[in-house]
Amino acid sequence: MNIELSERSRHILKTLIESYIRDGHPVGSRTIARDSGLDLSPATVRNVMMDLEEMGLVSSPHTSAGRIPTAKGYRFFVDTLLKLRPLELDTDEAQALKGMIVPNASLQGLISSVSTLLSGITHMAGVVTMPRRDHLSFRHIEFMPLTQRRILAILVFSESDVENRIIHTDRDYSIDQLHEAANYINSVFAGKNVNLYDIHRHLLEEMKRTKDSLHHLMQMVVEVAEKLFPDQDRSKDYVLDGQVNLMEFAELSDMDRLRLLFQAFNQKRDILYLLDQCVMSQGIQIFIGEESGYDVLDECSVVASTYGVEDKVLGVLGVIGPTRMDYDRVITVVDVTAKLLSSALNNRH
Amino acid sequence: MNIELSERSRHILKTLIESYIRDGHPVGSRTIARDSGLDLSPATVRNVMMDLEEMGLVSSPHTSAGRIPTAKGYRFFVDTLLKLRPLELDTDEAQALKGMIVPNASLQGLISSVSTLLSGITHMAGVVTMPRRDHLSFRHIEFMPLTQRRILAILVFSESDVENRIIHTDRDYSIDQLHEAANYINSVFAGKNVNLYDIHRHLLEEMKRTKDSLHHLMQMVVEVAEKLFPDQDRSKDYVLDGQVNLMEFAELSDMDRLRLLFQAFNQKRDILYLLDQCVMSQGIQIFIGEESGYDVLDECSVVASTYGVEDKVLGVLGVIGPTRMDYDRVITVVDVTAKLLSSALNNRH
DNA sequence: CTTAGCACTCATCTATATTGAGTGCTAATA
DNA sequence: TATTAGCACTCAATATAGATGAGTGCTAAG
Repeated sequence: MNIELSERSRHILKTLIESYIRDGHPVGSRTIARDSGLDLSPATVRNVMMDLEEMGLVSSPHTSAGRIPTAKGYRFFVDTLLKLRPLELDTDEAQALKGMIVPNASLQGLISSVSTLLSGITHMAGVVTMPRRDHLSFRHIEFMPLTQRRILAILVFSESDVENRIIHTDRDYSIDQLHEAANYINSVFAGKNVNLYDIHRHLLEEMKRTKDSLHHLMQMVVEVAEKLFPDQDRSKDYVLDGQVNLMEFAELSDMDRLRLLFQAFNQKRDILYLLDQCVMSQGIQIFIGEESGYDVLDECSVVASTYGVEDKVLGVLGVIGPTRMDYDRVITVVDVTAKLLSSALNNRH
Repeated sequence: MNIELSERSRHILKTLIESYIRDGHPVGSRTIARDSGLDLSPATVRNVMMDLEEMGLVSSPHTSAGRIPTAKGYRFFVDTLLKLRPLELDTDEAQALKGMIVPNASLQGLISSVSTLLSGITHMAGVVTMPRRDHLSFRHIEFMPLTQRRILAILVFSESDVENRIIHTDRDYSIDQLHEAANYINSVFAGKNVNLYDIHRHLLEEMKRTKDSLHHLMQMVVEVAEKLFPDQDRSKDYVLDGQVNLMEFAELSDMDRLRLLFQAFNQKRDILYLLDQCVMSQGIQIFIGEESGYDVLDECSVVASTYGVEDKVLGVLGVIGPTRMDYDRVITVVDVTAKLLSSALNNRH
């Protein structure tokens, strides 16, 4: 849907939205006439605002309040009125952000520090999805018997991630057997920049080729790998921080709505699905109000971006706040943070 | 402070508190006269209630409302009016609880499932502290070099807990050296039912004895252990679930208070300190309203109990909710859950 | 010691008036 | 023709007052 607007109308809409984002009150014609710098009378502004309302860009909560932007209005604002300064990673603010990311931690630690960072700096909720496990590059594996038929598998990835998985096997393995299996996997795949999915596929092919089952070792490796790889994917998860911040916003002060939102955060399903959509498309993604398609997010906007290593997208990070947010600033912060996280991951790759 | 009360007064107080817990409205004399089963007139009940108010056990929100219990009132109720049926682990409910604890998971999974269980069943917030690391019994250690001077240490404990720690060393170690060190530690301590603290102490003594530094291996082991043990103790942490539930309570519906409470949950410090107090004393601990000493918990009560293995207390678990909670039920649930978690841990010990 | 009776208090509810910010429309103006 | 001043109108927010009713404290009688 394309919207034709005169230069003046666009300026008035911009003034209105900026004013509303700043103060949170519905904006009246007098205010705009004063602040726009256009030297127009309130009456003229009113006429323009009627047009804007007809187009669905603004609306009034009741007859004698000012106008507030609709989701569509914000969308238009973000798409065409916001001139984003080209991203600079060497500004003071970007450097400050960089300083706040703990560099040497585990992947877990890194992810959650970034989430805290996002929420802290925007005073809204920050969210970072766990990296897609099947895209991390494999580095080392180790098996350790726990009890009968319970084996602890320790997976190390290049991105300084370590994961423990407990698997249940159908028969017993000795320590030596497990060692042998680990050695085999390590020697073939370690440092080759392959991911778990690659390994899994590779092992299956290998087994097909040597299916005379002569190769005892291979058989065991495949058996264990079958248990190990497809299961319990923690990557369908995210780290959220700063829920409390959302309680400070007047527009979300309806306790019932807020409760539903928090419940959605806990259940994770819908939010994950939304964030997953971002993985597809590179760059910043913005969902304003109802655009997200989830009722609980009706009063919220989500600004998200992907992060990753080299060309691979590993996950999504973003900010969730009220539709009335400072998009300009939030977009910049999310963008910079995504770049910083990516480079932090790259450095240790 | 000892409180002397006639049988009748106590009965009236009990009726009042039970009615208030049930309905949430201030309780008037007529209601009590009707419900107590004592065949008294409202006027008489009023007289008694005045006494109770004088003693600080109840109070009225305003002149012409009924009475509500004070923290002191609840305390008296819990201490002397509540006859807790002796705990039975084989009731239907207890068995149902038992079924909801995922038996075969990691310690992490176990802890968080118990926390979810507590919150789900009480419709309040459930909390479980991480076990004290220095009380878990050591089972196995493994080192893995990550980069120069960064070593991944994998600690396995008997309670099916696995922990990864990344440590930074002052000089380089080869894979073989690390293997040797791990082998040494494992051969000396594994399966001996010792905890990290024991090991640390033991190693230091050992080093003193062989301080001629002849023993090259020992020196390295101690060096690494120094980095490994005292640090980054995740046990100063807890898992909380069901914060949202607290939003449903009318008495906590003041958004600002609630926000402060949630902030306290996030910062963890105060809550941890409170829970730590429980570690000292065996059995159920109850903090009612202001008793906790933390402002944010003024409107809340905490019912907690310790859990552990054999005679060792490993941590605390409990429920946080509004002062107006069904203590009878909550106490039972917490008690049973603590026993169940303990026995789940014992079984895999 | 218990209770009936009564005056009193006070939150809650309803109805009503007041205010003021902001609008839409119209007619005059540049 | 586009702009603007003027005006009647709308409606949320606020204040005011009266009515209601649940519940109390006190007193005097049983």
